[in-house]
Amino acid sequence: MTDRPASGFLAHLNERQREAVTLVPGHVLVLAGAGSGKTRVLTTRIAWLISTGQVGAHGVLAVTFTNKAAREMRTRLSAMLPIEPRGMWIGTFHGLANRLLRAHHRDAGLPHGFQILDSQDQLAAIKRLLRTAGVDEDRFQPRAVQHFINAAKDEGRRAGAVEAFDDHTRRMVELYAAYDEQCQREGVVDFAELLLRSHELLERNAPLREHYRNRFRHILVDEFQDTNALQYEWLKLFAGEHSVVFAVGDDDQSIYSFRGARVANMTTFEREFQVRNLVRLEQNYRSHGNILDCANALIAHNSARLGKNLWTDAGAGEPVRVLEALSDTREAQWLVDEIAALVAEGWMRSDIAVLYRSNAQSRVLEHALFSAGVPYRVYGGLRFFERAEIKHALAYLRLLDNPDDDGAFLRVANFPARGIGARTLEALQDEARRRGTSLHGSAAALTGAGGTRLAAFAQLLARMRAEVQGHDLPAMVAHVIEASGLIAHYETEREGRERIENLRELVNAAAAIETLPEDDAFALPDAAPETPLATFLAHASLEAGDNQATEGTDAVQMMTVHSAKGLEFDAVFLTGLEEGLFPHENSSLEARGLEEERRLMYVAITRARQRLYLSFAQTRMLYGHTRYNLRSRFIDELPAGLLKWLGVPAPKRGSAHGSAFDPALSGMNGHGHGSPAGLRTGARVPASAAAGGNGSGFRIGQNVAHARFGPGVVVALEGSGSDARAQIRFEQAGTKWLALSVARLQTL
DNA sequence: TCGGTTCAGAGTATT
DNA sequence: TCTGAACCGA
Repeated sequence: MTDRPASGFLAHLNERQREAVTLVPGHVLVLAGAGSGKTRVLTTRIAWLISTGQVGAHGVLAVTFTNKAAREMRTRLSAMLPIEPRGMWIGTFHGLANRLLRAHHRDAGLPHGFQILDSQDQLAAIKRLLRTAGVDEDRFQPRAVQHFINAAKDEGRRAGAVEAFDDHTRRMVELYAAYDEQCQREGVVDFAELLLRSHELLERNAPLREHYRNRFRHILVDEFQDTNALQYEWLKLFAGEHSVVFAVGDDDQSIYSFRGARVANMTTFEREFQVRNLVRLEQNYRSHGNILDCANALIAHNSARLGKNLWTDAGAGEPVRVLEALSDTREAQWLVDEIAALVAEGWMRSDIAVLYRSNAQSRVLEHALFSAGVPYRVYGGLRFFERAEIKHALAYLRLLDNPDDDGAFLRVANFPARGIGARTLEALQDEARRRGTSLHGSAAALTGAGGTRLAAFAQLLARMRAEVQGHDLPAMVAHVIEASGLIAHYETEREGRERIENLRELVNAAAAIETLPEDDAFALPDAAPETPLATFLAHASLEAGDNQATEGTDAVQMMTVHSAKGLEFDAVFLTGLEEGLFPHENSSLEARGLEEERRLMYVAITRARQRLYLSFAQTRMLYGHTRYNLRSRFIDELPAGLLKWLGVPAPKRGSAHGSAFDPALSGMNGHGHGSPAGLRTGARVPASAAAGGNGSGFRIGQNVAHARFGPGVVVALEGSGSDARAQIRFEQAGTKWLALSVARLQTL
């Protein structure tokens, strides 16, 4: 390329990466393996396009899934280019949809200051709907209704477009419609609505669509394998005749089908956009060779892949270490010891990750780390903007902007307590329904003591609104947390100190909000810029904030495999590698469930830079029962030569679990179990259980026959005595849990 | 309005 | 087994 600055950053790329970055013209699909420099390619592509004059910063649309990814893209971009990336359309699907809807709220049928419901708010809104509609919450559980609505929206369907062939679904559809009406009445939108509404906006409004199609000449999408049906359609609306779409993804890292992601979008994109340019990024800059070879060998067991093989020139490195523990507590103890040894060798705790399939597994690990005084940090859990006190403060702020927000009204009408009880609020809701107004709109209409208190609350809101006039955003927030009585309330609470600190922190968060530079979207007719308060409230909904515990200390990182995606660590402990846990037993009920579990395992393995540990336990306490699990089939899918078994002799184990598709189940029992003494730690099971049974005369891996289900093999055991149950994989009838005291099983 | 009891549910999660 | 939410009585 002729441009000097451009060749500057191209020099840092390998050949494939450079090819991807500079491909022009035409749409591009980049198959970016784990650790192959995907973000670098995306950002360099943008920088290259701009610096070579092929597009203005203004003509770029770059979409990610998480705020973190969007931020990273911005940061890297501003390091490469002398431009201000804040004004660029780089953001999450939801963030950009929000921006579009703010700019064209009237065309989209939304009020000027429409507010965004996060999942919590949405669930509360649904509960409220079910109650006012007198719906039986046992037959229509709020969570199920929420899921139904979101799934439909993610498919791009309004209530009218959802097919219902049974009464239950028909009722769901009615609730969906009623929910949308309620949201519309209250001027609020949920996450899925942001996308659906902006999709409808562009679909119906041809001039607007053309405007954006002309504007965005280059559309770049990160994590393409995670897009759902609606997001894909959304992108298609933006992609005009002159737009070039640059999609980056990895089908092998698709682990979110349970929330609507469609890997198939990658091949659909290839077909519909007639993609001629498919680039594979296979050189990995993260992990040592043995780790990559394990990952490659594992994922090769999946079918229907686009195909990819990671390689590195970093050398083979160490073997992958494998530990078989007698129990989950033993596994945890080993983990503590091993981490101590690593730290003694000079490894940073913060470069060590402990991964598990499901959150429930973290407890026993945490307990061990805590007892040993090892600093650790657990990812997940409540995030800043999800905290109750913050939600309360935000509810007051929302009411300043839009008093008709009934969700916010109900949240704080009696918080702090001001004598507005449930009965008063019910009466108010009835009155509001009769008069067809919001709760706030009918507050003055109620008589009696409740009415007086409601009027006082309405006055409080009015006073706060008047008092914050002319103040900047942080001052507004500071005023509201005091005037609402929140601070005073928490001062009287024993555990209120931290909450008060959080409320004060909210003022800082408000101060840190950047108002976007004026965008030309707002120069369009009918476009209105956001107020700082609206911007802040949207930010609070769209970005839940940090969910990690205190930073700064050198702590071991603990998280689920899902949350580890996109991260990397020097050493990774992958724990609980047992059948039923990982792959999770529920996954066997899903179409392609096992393959998704395998991809998850692939993601987990590829997090490790230098050292990878795999561990599993023979017995594990789960939901109050001791379970006996087979080791995960995924361990057996790794090349034996790359594994180094710790502590116990090398395994001599047949295909004891095989798979439903593998009829070659022999009578071989599982791996050799250790001595019964090992069970003393955790078990209230008879000692005989240690031999691999649970005192019931059955062993894992044993071949059995059932009168109705036919022949099968024992895959797991739990409980003892009359409680004893066995999970059996039948050759014909699938996998079932059977109570051994009931089921007449024949041993073979 | 609090505090105790009861009951269901316990997979992965971003916005 | 353990947790969180919902519910009831003082």
